[in-house]
Amino acid sequence: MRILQLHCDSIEYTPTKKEIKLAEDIENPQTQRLEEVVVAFVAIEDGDDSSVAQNAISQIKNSMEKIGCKKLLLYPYAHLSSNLAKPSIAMTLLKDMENNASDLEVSHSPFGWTKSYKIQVKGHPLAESSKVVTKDSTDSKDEEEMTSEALKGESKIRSYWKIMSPDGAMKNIADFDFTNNKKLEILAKYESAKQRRVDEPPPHVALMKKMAIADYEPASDSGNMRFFPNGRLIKSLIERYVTDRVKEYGGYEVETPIMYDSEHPSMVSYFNRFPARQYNINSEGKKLFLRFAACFGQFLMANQFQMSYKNLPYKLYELTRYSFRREQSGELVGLRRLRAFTMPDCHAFCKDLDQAVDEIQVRFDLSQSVLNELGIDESDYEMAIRFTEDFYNENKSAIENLVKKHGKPVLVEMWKEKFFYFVLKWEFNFIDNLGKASALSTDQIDVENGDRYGIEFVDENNNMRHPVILHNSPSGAIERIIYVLLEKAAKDSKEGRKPQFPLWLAPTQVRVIPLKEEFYGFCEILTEKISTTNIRVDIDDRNESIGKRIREAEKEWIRYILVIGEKEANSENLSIRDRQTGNVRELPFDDFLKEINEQTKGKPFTGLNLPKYLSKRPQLMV
RNA sequence: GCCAAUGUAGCUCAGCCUGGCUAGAGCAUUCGCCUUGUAAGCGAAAGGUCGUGGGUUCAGAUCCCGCCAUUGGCUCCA
Repeated sequence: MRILQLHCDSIEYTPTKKEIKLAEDIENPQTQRLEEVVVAFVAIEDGDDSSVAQNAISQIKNSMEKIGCKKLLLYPYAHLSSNLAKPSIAMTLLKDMENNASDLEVSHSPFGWTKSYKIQVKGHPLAESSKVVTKDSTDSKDEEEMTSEALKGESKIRSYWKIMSPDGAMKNIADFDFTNNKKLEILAKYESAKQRRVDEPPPHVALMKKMAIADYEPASDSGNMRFFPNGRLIKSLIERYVTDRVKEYGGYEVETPIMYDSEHPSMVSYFNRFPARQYNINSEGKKLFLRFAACFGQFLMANQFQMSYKNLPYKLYELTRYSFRREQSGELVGLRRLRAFTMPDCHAFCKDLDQAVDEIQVRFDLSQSVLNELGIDESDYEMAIRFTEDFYNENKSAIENLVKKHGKPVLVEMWKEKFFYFVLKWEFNFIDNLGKASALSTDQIDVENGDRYGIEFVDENNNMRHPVILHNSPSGAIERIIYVLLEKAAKDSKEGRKPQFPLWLAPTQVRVIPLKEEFYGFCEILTEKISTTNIRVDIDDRNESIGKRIREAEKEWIRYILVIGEKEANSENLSIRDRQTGNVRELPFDDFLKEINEQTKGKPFTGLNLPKYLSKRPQLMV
């Protein structure tokens, strides 16, 4: 017997004509409409008997209980099988099934009729499933539910939402005064009550195009972006910066494959703990999937390490370009939520929970500092922390210390019992202009995967043990950082301030505008000198009015504009138009370079990623 | 994935409701003029499978259906 089971908002069917001689007699073939119903499309196959029918109906009842639906429609549907039973047997078995489900509100659509129908299926993960029930398989496979273990786990888990203040005090969300913590309120409602409201596109989408940073690539899959030269420059600088910081912290950079064999023994158990939301590739009989995180690559590698407790904590790091998650199409938004994204991912293998708890403090500081240097400070994000009740009771002070570092009240989710593989997880959530929350930095304490991946070290007593693993992304996805910078710029703009990038990320830091052609030579020498001190400078040599060239430099958010005419050519000083003030200043050449280098100190540098002369530059966007 | 809105030149958009002339504008591009002092100098030319596939019609950018994409809401975000 084959069953396709759908949890529906509604179904409407109309019997149109008899298809077979044996068809059920119905007096008045009218349109029937049912709401809030589970529809089971059923094909009875050759060899099915009443035990199969009984088994099938008990499975259907089982899953209906899970989704909390009490109404069932049995819908004979021959097209599910090419090995159908005789109509007479089929009708009997269907009747059996209906009788066996009399504790539900059960009905069936007429057998042997051609029917037209209109159906509205619900969107939740358990709404659709298919079953095959045969005589020998008392325990049939419910494919959809197999892959949805994690989702089921999540809906079943009991958790409590609280707010923890920097002094360690916890209050229920309802009792907390959010007057001075509006963004935390948004996050709290967002997470706990799932309440969101927006009705306009996020401003960064227009900006990412206008600033020639990134755009959609129609020839790829949705959520896979193209990055223009300016965008690539910004992204590459952020990537380099995060990597430098993680290495400074003690992470060792590795590189692992982007695709894995889903049937490889080390993959199976991990893989099955997650909903099926990845890109799959079939190649030479292998079922490959594209990685959705760097975890397994690093775990498979660490599995081969000969580690001693003296080596721990040991940290592996990879900047994945890319990680892939095949998010539902309706969930994709600009640079905020993608299907292919660049993720720094640092795992620390710790000898025990105590070491993990110490190490997580260090990584918390790292994450905070990385975001800060990227131009995102504590006022831009809200922290959420989740842990099991047991872990909280045993590690109160460590948890309170994290909250204290954040310096603001924090959203807390406390689980009655562990689910997935971690006992603690914190994250920083950026709240954008439209009240949308997205996670940036995060860290987790993983107590399962050391075992699952067979990662081992030898402890003080010469015993083999599995490490506790921390999963940290100090910045979150790089694309998401760009999204945050653009959203912040949009907010500045809306509130009357000038939007800008941090100077070290600006595609052009200094624009030189020669007044007339006769100053080109002077500008060439000047820019040569400027660029030797690691400053990105270009020359607008187009035949346009001075006003227009200044306007366009302003629209590109270029911080410093140098107009070069008679005066400058014959002077020791430069006339510098500083976008931050809008005023023109006179400054000696060396002081000017020093001012810029001060601001970009300690950050990575790369040269212009476009022709130096604007006349040589194609127009990408307007 | 579900519901809704949107998709017209490289970009931003008008035209669609109420079908009918050669599908328009601004910016960008090219050419010419102008030779510039801190946020848009002037003129001309070129540029279009009207997202895509089907249907209705004498006639479709315009009406109907399917699909794709984007955005919003739902769901989701390991």
